Amino acid sequence: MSYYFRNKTLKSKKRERTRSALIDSAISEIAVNGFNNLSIKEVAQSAGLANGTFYNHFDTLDELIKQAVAAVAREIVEDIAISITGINNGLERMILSTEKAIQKLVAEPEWGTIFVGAWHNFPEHSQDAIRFLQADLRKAKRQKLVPVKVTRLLEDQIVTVILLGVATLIRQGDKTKIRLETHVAILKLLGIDPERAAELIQSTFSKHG
Amino acid sequence: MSYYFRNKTLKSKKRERTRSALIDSAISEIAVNGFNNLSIKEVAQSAGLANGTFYNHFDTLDELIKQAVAAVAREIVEDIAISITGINNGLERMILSTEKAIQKLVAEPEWGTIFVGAWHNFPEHSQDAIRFLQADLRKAKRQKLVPVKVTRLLEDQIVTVILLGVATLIRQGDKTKIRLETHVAILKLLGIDPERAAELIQSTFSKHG
Amino acid sequence: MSYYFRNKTLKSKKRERTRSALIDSAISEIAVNGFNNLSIKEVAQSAGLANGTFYNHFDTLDELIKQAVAAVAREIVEDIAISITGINNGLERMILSTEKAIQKLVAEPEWGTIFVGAWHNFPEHSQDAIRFLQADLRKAKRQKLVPVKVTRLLEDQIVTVILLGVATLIRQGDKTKIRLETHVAILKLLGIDPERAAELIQSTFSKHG
Amino acid sequence: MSYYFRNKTLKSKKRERTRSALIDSAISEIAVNGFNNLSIKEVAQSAGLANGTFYNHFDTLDELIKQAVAAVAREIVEDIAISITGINNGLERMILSTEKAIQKLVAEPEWGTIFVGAWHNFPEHSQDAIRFLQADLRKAKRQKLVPVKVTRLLEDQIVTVILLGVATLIRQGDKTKIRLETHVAILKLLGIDPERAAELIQSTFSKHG
DNA sequence: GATGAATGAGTATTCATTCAT
DNA sequence: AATGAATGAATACTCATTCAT
Repeated sequence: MSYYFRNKTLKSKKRERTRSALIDSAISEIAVNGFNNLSIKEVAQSAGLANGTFYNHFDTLDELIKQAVAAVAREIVEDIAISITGINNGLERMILSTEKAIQKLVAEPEWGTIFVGAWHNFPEHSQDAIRFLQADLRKAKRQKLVPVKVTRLLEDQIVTVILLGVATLIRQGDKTKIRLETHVAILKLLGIDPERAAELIQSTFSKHG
Repeated sequence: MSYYFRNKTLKSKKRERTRSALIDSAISEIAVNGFNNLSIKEVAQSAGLANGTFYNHFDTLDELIKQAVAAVAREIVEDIAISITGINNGLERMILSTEKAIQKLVAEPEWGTIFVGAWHNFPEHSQDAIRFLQADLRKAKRQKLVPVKVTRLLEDQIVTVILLGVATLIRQGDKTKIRLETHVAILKLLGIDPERAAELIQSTFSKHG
Repeated sequence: MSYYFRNKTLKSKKRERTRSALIDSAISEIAVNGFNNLSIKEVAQSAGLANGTFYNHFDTLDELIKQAVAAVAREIVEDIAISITGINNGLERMILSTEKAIQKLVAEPEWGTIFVGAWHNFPEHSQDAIRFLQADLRKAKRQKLVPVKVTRLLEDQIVTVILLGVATLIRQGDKTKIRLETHVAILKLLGIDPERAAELIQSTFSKHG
Repeated sequence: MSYYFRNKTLKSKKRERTRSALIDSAISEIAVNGFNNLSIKEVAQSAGLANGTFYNHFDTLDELIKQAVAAVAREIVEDIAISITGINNGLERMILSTEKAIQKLVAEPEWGTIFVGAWHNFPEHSQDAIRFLQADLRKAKRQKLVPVKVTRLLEDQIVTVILLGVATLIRQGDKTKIRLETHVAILKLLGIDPERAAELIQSTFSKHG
């Protein structure tokens, strides 16, 4: 069970700490039992709280789930923003952000699980999380690095490929091969030749870390 | 509400007809309310049966769902088999089967919805449905039509791209553009150049469509 | 605890018998604890049923209460109708119906309690029960037996005086004095002289009692 | 929402002011939602206080209700006492007190609603309020102005008739006709001829305002 | 086989009450 | 005194499951 948000608010007021405990707990429970076998009592208890306490902070489970997903997304986006600061090449930005997101979601598998699930079960909650992808794609397009037309469907194809990679990495353990295959798949979808894609990924990683 | 399986068993014994009614009903209810807001009473009632009757045919809801998904898969696979009989080219077979599957799932959106959902919620129920894809992919590989290595992850990437296409077509209405974009994406994932991919799809459809 | 409705439906189908048990039980529980300290579990248990059974018959407690009040009213009105058949004098009819109603409500004090309570807590549920009073009042008026104008407020005054009588008789035990005082009060409200009222009541009871 | 008691204690100590705020708030909430859909948190919040504050002043909701009813009764009784000072005729005193009480309860409908409700739901809380009626009735009896015997039941009949009048006036708006009809009903119950009653009421009002 | 009434465990929700601040 | 977060018992409601007809 991850104590990420609890630790982040150790110095805050009690109200905020309890709220974080509920979010941590929701993430863990969802990761274990899925979105639909979740109960308020369970979430509260696994956070070390009475069931009634839940209602001091959220009105419904969906509200909590939504805020949990949003909190995770915010953390990841923040991290990504830092990792691509100063890089100008759109494709490199996209490769590095994707890599960062995958790393985060696999390193905290509970985050990965909830994030993948949210995409399929509550698409409306996770739209925010793809904005950074869209931005870098447009930049790459303007820089003439993307030979194909970028449609909404293509963006969604890329996201599902990323999430499939995350799910696979969580299930099978972190394997470089799968990470690379995911990056290559994204570039293939963008119309880049597989071999060129592999080189691009290598060079990006050796340049930026 | 689709009466597909009910109609298919009109001449069968009562037991079989009741079973079909429950499967049709489950598919409809799932398409409307999702996999998780489903109740036995609801399924039975919408099939025109008493709740107790359910237990004469299935032990649990999951059992019914599994069999419903399997029944849908069986129908589609049957249809696909017919549509590619006599075709030898592995890629053409794959394009045509994919097209056939998409057509079916979009024409009966309830089937599409349940199928897409099953893939994410009950992965174990839908593995059967990708065997035909694997067979044709191997054939195409042997025929040297696929430049990249075919891994399990690649197969899954293709499936998610297909299901994303189906979901999009159901949501936005059937649009040729989205169907084509899905076929192109699959071929891109197989390492085929986008322009070459578009030609291949065109020629396949004009030959066999 | 009264088994009135249960006994009345001993020969009916199970569904009907269970419904009657819930109504009997509701009446008893309300008589003991009032309208507001009533719980579904309590009603069901005191009827010898599981809480879930309640929902096979009623949607809400209010629905059950309403139907219980209506059932009681129906029984009483039926009884009253029999007891005044063939009597033509409006005032005599009114005196006898009132007497009958009081007798019933006091003989089954649970009915009395729920009826008095319903008048104050759910006025909309008990309007039916005063129609017979209105009819006889109008008849008496046409027969020139009522010197004052009959308004809606006057009717309500009469009802509250009757219900006060019932409540008092239940609390203090059945006493002829209180019954007479109630009848006299009604006639006084109708503008009849107290002494004349007492005679009228006596003669009515000796004629038809 | 009435600020009656809050305003009355503006100059008092904080403890007293908070207490008044809770009483005002209870009266308003009861008038709106009835006696039974009342919660401590609701009362406290509508008084602009935290729920915990309630317990610094009252032990239970019933305690607060009782004191609220008593406070209202006290105000009214005080007013009545002033309005009949110096009048000797028992019947006139009774008519004027009744009139005063009705005026007050209708002018502050929240008071009227709570008062009528208290009579039926908490009879023990409102007994104080009828002492003034009893006193004047005895005086009138001694003065040979009341032809009938005055029993406890008769007193209760008078009270219910008054409260019915108040409830009707609140519901339908203040109408002279209903006020008069209520006074006449009381005098009829006391054995006074309806026409004589009407005159008596007129003369009392013209004499004493 | 089909029916549908009854069951009771499980879950959401409310709310009086406590208590640390 | 006042605050308001936390508590947990009480209650409403749902629903898979059983079983007599």
